[in-house]
Amino acid sequence: MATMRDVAKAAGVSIATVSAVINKTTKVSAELTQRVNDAIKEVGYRPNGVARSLKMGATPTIACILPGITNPVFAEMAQTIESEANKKGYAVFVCNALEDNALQDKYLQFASSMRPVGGIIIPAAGSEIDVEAIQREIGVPFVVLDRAAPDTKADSIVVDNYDAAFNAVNYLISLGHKRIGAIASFPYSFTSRDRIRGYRSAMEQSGLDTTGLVRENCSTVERAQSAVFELMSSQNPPTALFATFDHAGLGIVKALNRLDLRMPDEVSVITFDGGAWAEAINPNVTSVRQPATQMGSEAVRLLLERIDATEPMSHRRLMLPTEFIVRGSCAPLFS
Amino acid sequence: MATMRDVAKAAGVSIATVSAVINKTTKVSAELTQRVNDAIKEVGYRPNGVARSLKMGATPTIACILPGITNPVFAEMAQTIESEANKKGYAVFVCNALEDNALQDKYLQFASSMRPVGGIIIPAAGSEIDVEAIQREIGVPFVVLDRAAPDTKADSIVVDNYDAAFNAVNYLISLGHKRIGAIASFPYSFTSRDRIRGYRSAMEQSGLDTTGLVRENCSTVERAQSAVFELMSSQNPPTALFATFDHAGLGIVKALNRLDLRMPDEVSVITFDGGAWAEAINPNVTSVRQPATQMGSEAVRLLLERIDATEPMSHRRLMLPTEFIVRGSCAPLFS
DNA sequence: TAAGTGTATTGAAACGTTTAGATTGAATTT
DNA sequence: AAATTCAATCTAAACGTTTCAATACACTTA
Repeated sequence: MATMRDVAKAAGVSIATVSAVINKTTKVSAELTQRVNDAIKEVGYRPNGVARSLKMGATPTIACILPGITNPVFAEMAQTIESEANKKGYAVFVCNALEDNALQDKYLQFASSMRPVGGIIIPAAGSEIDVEAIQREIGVPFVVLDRAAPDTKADSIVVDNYDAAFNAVNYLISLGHKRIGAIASFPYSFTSRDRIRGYRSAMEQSGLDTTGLVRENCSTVERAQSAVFELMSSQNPPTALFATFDHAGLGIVKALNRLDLRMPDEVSVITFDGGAWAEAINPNVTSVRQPATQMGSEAVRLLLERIDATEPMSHRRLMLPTEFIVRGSCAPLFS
Repeated sequence: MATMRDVAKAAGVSIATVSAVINKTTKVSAELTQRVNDAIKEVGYRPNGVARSLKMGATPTIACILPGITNPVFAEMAQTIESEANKKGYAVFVCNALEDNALQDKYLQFASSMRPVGGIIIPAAGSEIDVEAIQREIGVPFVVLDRAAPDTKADSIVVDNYDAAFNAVNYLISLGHKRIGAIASFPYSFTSRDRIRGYRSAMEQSGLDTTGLVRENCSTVERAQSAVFELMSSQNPPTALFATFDHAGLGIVKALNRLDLRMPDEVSVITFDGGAWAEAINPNVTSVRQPATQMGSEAVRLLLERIDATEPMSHRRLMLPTEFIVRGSCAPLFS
């Protein structure tokens, strides 16, 4: 593959002049510029970003490590991070850790070895999240997005999951529901944990029992679905269901369909997220909407601010508001 | 940041020995191995992949350039590519070109400059797809996925879009429908083009008129939705709708909901793809399912085969079968 | 004991850039 | 005409690895 050396030879100039023409760093006469540009075409030169990065000590890239892109919230975040970073002249390296901590570590190492300017990470929920370990691995500024412990020792962006869940469940309670089931994903993820905490607080505060009503580890639509089958076939089935994330909501809807239970008449439903499907089905599903786009763009903003900062700055935590969208999937309980 | 030189100094050995310990390329005595490993910890050494890539002439990475990840089919492909490549020891660099050709070119250049071993690209549909230009930019073996011209001068993986659409529309015709609307996205994408061609063939073959019934450029749910509003409020509205991709199907469903038109009684619907929502709504939507996972893994396979090939091999084209899943969204037309 | 064999370790030259500082030579000043 | 200035160009030294070829050293073997 052609190098600057080849271009220089073909143009009859020095390697430094070629570099100057390509990067427009110093003035080069019109004639040499012409000759260099011709030579570039002639030899089919394509810059070697690897060499450039080595010399410069960094790659103009942001590493983005996330646990999956089938969750529409993560997909939206990734998409936003991508386009925001681009506006600022950075490429984005998306690594999909598939909720697997080992894979996440591998990616962390690999990403870090490519010397990006910074990272944005939505931690995998396979085990306890260790921000210090991440810091050690990645070695550059980074932002923890969405799944961040309250005392995260890094910039972080979250929503108030506890509060959002608390309010959503209270809404169901205010409609008269007493048996409310909850479908959640990984107990190690801070988001899931907080949402379940919010659910429990709301229930306990109203003196309602939750035994047997919480199903964790329902990380796929199928698992959520079978959890609903179990829940609804118990001797005292819930009259309302609360999904702590998108796939759980989808699982609930599909399960109720299969069980021929009508929503909201027979079962009321609230879901976190609620991607496209929540607005497609009839009735639309009442949801807790997360500001995924805003979270993504704020992540980029915080990261770049820190990278550009001349003096040390303390860790910042942004807690963005969720939106509770009442649609048609909840009905008052007469009993 | 600590380098091998620092490690070598701390361990009292040469740089070559450090490299040997790290890469296990040659035998190093137990004692030195120990000293080197201690030194690595001591100085906090993290390998510089950039330097390594420069020396090795390539980065153990596959560049994956696609037009978006909100389309569930693309998301699934990306996810599969990621995990398959990983199994083979490659990282994946996902670049989201957002259906923008200029951005795609930028990514192509950037990706290529990072010297990946190969690329997998789902071309943006913003304008005519030029595989030769892609080849020139990227300079390494690559596979064109999904949106590939019949005579693509590269390995390519597609489904028979024409045939799938033809059959789907014929199914509607066989149910007695005569006014069938089609909602499509970018006219420049080969997939959309072929699906519309299939639709037109089926219609023409049965002597049915298509004037005013085809809506292209409905690339978002919203646009698809308003196309349906227009279509259904025309003086002679269709009795069936055919969506050539996921978002169009979603737009149709939402629009019909809003218009209070019942599916399938008042309007029959078939959609390509049909992500989660198609199985969530009642009735489930009859769909043309693409083998996205298989397409992703085959893409990786073809790419790696070509990379590992010792002698030149001609371009291969895989055409994978689609699946026509009859669900409840189509009804016979009595009139 | 001298020569030969084999293994563990090292020195140094790349890989393809960027860039500080040196060099050149023409234009301007004295 | 010599000295000065200035812009355009070039030389060469990094950046942090990998790896070939060279070295050193301890064993065998004749």
